[in-house]
Amino acid sequence: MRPYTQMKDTPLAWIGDIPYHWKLSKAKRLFKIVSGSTPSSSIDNYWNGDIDWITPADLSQLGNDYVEFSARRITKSGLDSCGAELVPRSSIILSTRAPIGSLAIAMKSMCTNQGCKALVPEGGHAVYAYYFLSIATEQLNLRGRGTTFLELSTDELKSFPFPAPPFIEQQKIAQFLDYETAKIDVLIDEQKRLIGLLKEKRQAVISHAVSKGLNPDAPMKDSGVEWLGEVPEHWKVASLKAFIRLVESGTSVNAADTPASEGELGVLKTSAVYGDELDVNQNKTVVKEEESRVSCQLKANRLIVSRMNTPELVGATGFSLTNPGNLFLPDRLWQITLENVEAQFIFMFTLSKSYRSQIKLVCAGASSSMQNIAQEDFKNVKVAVPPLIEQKAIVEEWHRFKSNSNQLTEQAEKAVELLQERRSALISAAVTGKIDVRDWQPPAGSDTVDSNALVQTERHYG
DNA sequence: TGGCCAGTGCCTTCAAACAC
DNA sequence: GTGTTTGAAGGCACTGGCCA
Repeated sequence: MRPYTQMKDTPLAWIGDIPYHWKLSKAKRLFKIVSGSTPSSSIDNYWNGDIDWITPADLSQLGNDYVEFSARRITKSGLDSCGAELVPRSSIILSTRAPIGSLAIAMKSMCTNQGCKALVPEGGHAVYAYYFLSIATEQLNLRGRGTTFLELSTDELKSFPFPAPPFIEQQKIAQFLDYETAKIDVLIDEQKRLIGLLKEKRQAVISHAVSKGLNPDAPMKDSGVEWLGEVPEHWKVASLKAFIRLVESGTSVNAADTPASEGELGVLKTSAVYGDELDVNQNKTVVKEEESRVSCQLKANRLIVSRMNTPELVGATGFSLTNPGNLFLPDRLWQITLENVEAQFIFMFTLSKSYRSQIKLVCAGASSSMQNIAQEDFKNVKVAVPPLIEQKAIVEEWHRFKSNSNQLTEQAEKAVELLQERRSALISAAVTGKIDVRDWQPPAGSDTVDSNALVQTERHYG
């Protein structure tokens, strides 16, 4: 897009120059600012009514630019009791507290709690303002106050600067950005879907490889274990204990919550085993006085298992390929030395669905959020194993697949990052007048955009 | 090894303090 | 008196220190 021919200075570096015919206005000149409130939680008939009551959590959970429903609703008497105000459709709902900056356009009349404020259009174009605020999150946060958490006061929001083109131009910018960002959003969604599919594929490939092997024509037999299903006829079903030579565990020591540098000792955090690779950067530096207490050094070619965590994470594993030399285990992680088996085949098995199903059955604990596995139960987990040569082939195939998968995932993540940067840059350029879109027309055959914000939101809703 | 419990981070809720 | 701001209190989901 071409630039405007005549520009003028603004005192705000983050907005920069604006077109000569634009004004640098304030939010209160374009919108009525409405604060929210909360009815008393102890009075039942204030709740479960038919009025949507938006909180910052509702906004941050949205996957789109529009809000229609809240997690909790209030009644008319609840609304009256706390003095909250209903705002009309097309108002912008902005979270102004913990966190500042999540926003969406209201799809219908609704109210908010005190963590949000609504901007009701009074001369400003809702969709244009939505795009402007979406690139102004950093500036909104800079104006927040408070020590426990930041809050943007009503006065700060009222005086928040707004580049204000003529209304018809705000409408054109909104129309242009709707069209262009929709195209970018499609590309971002495709890349995110690809990342999700790659993750699913990794899980499926592992589960298949450790239960069916590489030969699709191999004759199968019933494993006799519900969670393993059918396995190749020549595979053996055994308990993990058949392959465990040694289980070691570390010691709980005082440590600073920063990774150990060269010359320092570190203890692994339980979060080191959350991915499908051991993340040795997830460690804490052992304080000098405690260095003599560390007891179990991380060695190469060992299976690392979390013996205690939430139900989803208990039994999570990692595999140490190298010996970093200065890292030790805490009391929550086991270091398992395997024998008579390709160790990485067993690691692959612990990433499969059948392993997780078995762990789910044996984990226990007084607290539902903190579950343990007993060593004996872990050792009794059933696994199907092919001959050693086939184990090695499966592991090699897995490494080849993982390398390709990692490469594709990295490319897709990079693409998402670049597309998001491009989206922000385009919005920023359009709402601060760096590109002139007045003559832009939607390509023939594309959706036409109606001229007022209310109809615009309905178009999106449809 | 298993469990208790304090700490942490991120939030929501709510009422006292404050400003107008 | 009313509306706004502030921060304490608490919920939730972990995380980790410590001890029987």
